[in-house]
Amino acid sequence: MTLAISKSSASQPPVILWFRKDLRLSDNPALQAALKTGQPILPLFIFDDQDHTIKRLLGGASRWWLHKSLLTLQSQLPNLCLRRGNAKTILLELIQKVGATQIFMNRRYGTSIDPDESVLQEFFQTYGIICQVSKGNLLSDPVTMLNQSGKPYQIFSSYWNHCLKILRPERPHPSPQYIPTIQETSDKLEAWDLLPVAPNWAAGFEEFWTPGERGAHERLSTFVEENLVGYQLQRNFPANERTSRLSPHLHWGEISPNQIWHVIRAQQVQNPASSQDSHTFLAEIGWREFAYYLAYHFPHMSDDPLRPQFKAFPWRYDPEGLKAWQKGLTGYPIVDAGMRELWHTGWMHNRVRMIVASFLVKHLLIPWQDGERWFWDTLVDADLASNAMNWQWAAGCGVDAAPYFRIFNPTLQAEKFDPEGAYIRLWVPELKALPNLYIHKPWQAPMPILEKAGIQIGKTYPYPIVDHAAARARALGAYQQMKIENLTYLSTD
DNA sequence: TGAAATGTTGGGGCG
DNA sequence: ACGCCCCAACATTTC
Repeated sequence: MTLAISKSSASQPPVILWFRKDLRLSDNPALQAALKTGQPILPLFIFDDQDHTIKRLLGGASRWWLHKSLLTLQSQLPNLCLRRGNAKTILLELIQKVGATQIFMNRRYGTSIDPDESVLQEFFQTYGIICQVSKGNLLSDPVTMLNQSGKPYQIFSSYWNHCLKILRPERPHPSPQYIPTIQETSDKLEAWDLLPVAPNWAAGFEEFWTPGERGAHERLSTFVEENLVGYQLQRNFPANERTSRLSPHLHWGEISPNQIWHVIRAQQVQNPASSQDSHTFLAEIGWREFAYYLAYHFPHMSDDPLRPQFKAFPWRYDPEGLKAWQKGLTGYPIVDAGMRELWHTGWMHNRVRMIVASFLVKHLLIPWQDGERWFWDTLVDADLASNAMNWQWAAGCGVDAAPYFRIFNPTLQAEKFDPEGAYIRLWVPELKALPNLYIHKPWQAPMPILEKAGIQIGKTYPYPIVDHAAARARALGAYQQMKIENLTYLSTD
């Protein structure tokens, strides 16, 4: 039987299925389209870490995830061909070698690592090769979604309300029963050196993550069964671990937003009590859509502030402050806990991301781009569009962003969202023995209490690197200065 | 998806 | 009993 298939396959030219940010077999429109040809498929993944004209090389944590995810995809598709180098060159070489007639892929909007699809389509057309581009990684189409004056939406709520009104996501495709593939020489995954060595900072990642399609769906089921009811409220408490943690799976397309949409919608019908929670959760999927939408309409979002006034913002150059923030040694327990969770797990709870981001840009006045780059390198869910949008949100220079004068008080935020200090004690164990009253502000603890808890401020745990009130005043001053410079610029222009 | 400063109000202590 | 003041508690404004 298998022999018969391979024989009949051999008589037909193959097509190439190019996996990129869609490392899944279910609900994969490019795969469906490739199957429809009836021709054998060469499944391909290209790792391009040489091309310096592309936007951004993969960060460290992303490389770890990619390695693990490709391993699982390879176990599903043993003929998955791995190649390293320039995408166009490799595709062209393979087309000529195996006599492929078409290339299938899913569109990736926004700032991307691979070359733009339309460029590829034009390029391969000159060789008589059809590039079929399917829509599979977003629910909405950034190109056509415009507001009433024909411009891109700049406010999330109006954008998402419009999406909710017009979106009718199709029922997701199940995994195909059988995929006729052909074998082609493949790199050894290990040869790509995607995993860190000396130091192996990803040593702890495995206990938190199961990259791959199956892991993604298990995560979704667990979330829906255990954490969807009460999500709206509970998601804010980092110690509760009640967020979905789907972000890295979504980033690599191990699960599609379409699949998530349908599971959550079904839940909404089945369990009306969770309706508001479902709505809130889907809005998070909406933020991801919005990020890609903005990245499409504002391609410089990852580098430049969306509000041009912020080009005049007096950021500080402070490598030591940046280092203290990166290492989780700022002296503010909630900030340090978040930064250490990030380092140990490749992920950080969303509420805490907002707090640490606010701290970097407002308390330290360090450019948001520095924070964005650190997240890019250390997050397993590092996503250029989401990362840039959210950092601009935190810095106050994005569209629909928090106004600059909204400055999180890290102590108050911690008291509000980690009242028992459980999150702090997990990630900043040197403060473990402090009573709740001081767990978020150890510098205020009386000496006997510190001694009893075995803490020496300045030795076993740092003094706050900035005083909150002073830092707040300084940030507001910087904002004023920016406004003045913009006025001056305008008047002399 | 703020926090701090400032304003207002009303209950209760107290001379 | 009355007016005065204090200050939570809440509301509004400002950053």
